[in-house]
Amino acid sequence: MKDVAAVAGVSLSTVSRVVNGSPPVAPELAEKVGRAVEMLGYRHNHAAGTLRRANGLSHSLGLIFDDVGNPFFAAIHRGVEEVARTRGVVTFAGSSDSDPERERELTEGVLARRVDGLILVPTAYDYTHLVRDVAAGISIVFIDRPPRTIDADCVLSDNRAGARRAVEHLIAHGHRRIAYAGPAPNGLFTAAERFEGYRAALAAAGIGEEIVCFQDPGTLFDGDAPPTAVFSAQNLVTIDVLRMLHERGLQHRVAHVGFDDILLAGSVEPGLTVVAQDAIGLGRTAAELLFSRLDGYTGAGRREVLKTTLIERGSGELSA
Amino acid sequence: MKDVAAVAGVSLSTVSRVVNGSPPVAPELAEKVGRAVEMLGYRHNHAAGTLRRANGLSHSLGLIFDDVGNPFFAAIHRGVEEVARTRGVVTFAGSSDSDPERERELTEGVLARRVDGLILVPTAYDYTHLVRDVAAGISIVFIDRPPRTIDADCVLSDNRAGARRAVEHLIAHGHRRIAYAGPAPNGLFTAAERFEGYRAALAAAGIGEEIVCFQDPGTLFDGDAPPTAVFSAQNLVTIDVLRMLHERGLQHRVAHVGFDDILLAGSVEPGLTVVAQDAIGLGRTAAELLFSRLDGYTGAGRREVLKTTLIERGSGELSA
DNA sequence: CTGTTAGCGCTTTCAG
DNA sequence: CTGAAAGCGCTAACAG
Repeated sequence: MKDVAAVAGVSLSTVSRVVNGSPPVAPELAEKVGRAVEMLGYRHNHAAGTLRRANGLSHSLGLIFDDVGNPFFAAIHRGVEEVARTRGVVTFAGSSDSDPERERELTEGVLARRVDGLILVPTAYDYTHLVRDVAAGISIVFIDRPPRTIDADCVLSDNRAGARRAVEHLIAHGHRRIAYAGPAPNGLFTAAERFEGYRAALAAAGIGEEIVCFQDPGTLFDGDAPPTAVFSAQNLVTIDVLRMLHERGLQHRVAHVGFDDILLAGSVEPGLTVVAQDAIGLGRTAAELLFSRLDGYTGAGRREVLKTTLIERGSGELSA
Repeated sequence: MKDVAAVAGVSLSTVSRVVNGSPPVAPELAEKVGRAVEMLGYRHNHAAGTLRRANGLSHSLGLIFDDVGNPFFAAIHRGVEEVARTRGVVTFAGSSDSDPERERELTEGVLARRVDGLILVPTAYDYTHLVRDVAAGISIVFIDRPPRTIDADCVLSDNRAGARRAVEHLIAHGHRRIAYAGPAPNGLFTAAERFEGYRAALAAAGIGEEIVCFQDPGTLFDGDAPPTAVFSAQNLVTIDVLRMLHERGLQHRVAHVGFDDILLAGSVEPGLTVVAQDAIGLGRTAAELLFSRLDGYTGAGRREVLKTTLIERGSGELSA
């Protein structure tokens, strides 16, 4: 930058002003600077500016997911980027692999790079270590799962209502023996919510019998009073159920609704009915919450809950 | 950091040494510093260090994809992260949306944040603007598509061999009327390569008739001598073909092999035979190439080509 | 509208 | 082994 100033025959401040587009600068000088920049191949060091700038903003965000390679989180990433892009903000992204220690390393890593905010899919229980960062002005929003031990913004899917809707759909098609296949509802927020939705739908319909399977869904059909419908509460479980149904030739006899949409869900036979989450919307909303804090909002943690959508494709409309 | 030094009763240099784990420091002092850090909630500013550090490394990388939300790129991201993680390097990621201008904005954005290297899925034709950055010491590796107008490392899938293998597989099952469904082979590197693989397989088998469809695959079966097998050269096209085959009830009569694996490919009926790319491996290899430059390699651009794998699931083994 | 100057938080010689 | 001092590239008063 010193060199640019020398070549253009102006001062550092002028170069800085031109580079940052600060208004009061004579067009002729601006152009001289521009030529010098071009000639020298000057690359602005935004990081150095952050050090000195009044507000200290780095115009970067840190995203911590379970796994950046998982399509669901990738879609969230995309949503965040869409709004970050409009503000010239770039995003770090990393995977905690559901390991609290790894999650902490990662957050400290991006915090050390002075991100302006953090969007995080929580894996750990304890986030008290972040309160000092919040106090120091960095914004945090939790996504997919609510925060624990810290007051912060968060954005969730309506897991319970979505699961309930799925099961009600099955009931509306005459089913009474409806199985839940999915992760055990201990620990993981989304699993617990979806299981509650399942139970609530049954209870509201006066169905006393819960058929739950937290393990291999194949066992569901080993007994002598098998279910006539299955609600699978999670992506990978849905795939397992689907494969199992096909292997046993039950795909046209046993109704099935899955939580979360999947590519190809419309190409299986029958088409797979799902309750879809708006992953991109989750990301967008999280980014908006975060930027509203950067823009000055300082109130208590807000909670946004996004609706899910039932997509009928055939498997959920099989009657009992 | 000044405060930490004051509280611990040592100099800034000592705090710096402790924080960075530089060897020669007395254990007692180190502990005093540690306590002060804890007490004050001190957060190291790695960005400021980068400014002053001898090698100027930021321990961050920039990844530019077509779309961070696309599962294929997400998997690449994951692969990069796996190796970056072992070195304490974090990753920026952004989407060019196949727009050269947007791609350029993004690369300049991360370059201004002083990343140590760039991994990029090229969208533009001209990368001469990056030669000065390479000269200035930043490492660039291209992925999925080779670089143009610049000498740089790159890592690709063997698109041509993979496509050829797919079509040979179809030929081995007795097919002679084999259609290509996919993007037109102009412009996009991967499309051109896959199309060449298709043609090469036919030529090697002495099959003169090419049946190509760059648009709606439905039209393939409107004529009076329809193909008995289809090779679909790309993810979304594969889904279209699959759906079309099911709609017309042809899924057990027309053989089908797709390029790129898809979740649920094992759950359709018949299972979808695919040629799978190793997306995570692509990412890993790119990161290794990049780090080898950071570690001192200064030779010419290298080209790594990763093999694809044929996964038989039924649809590709239907005979003519 | 432009230049001068101080200093962001850190690492690194160089002396002790 | 530890401290003092210089300065990375930049922005922000402030004075002209």
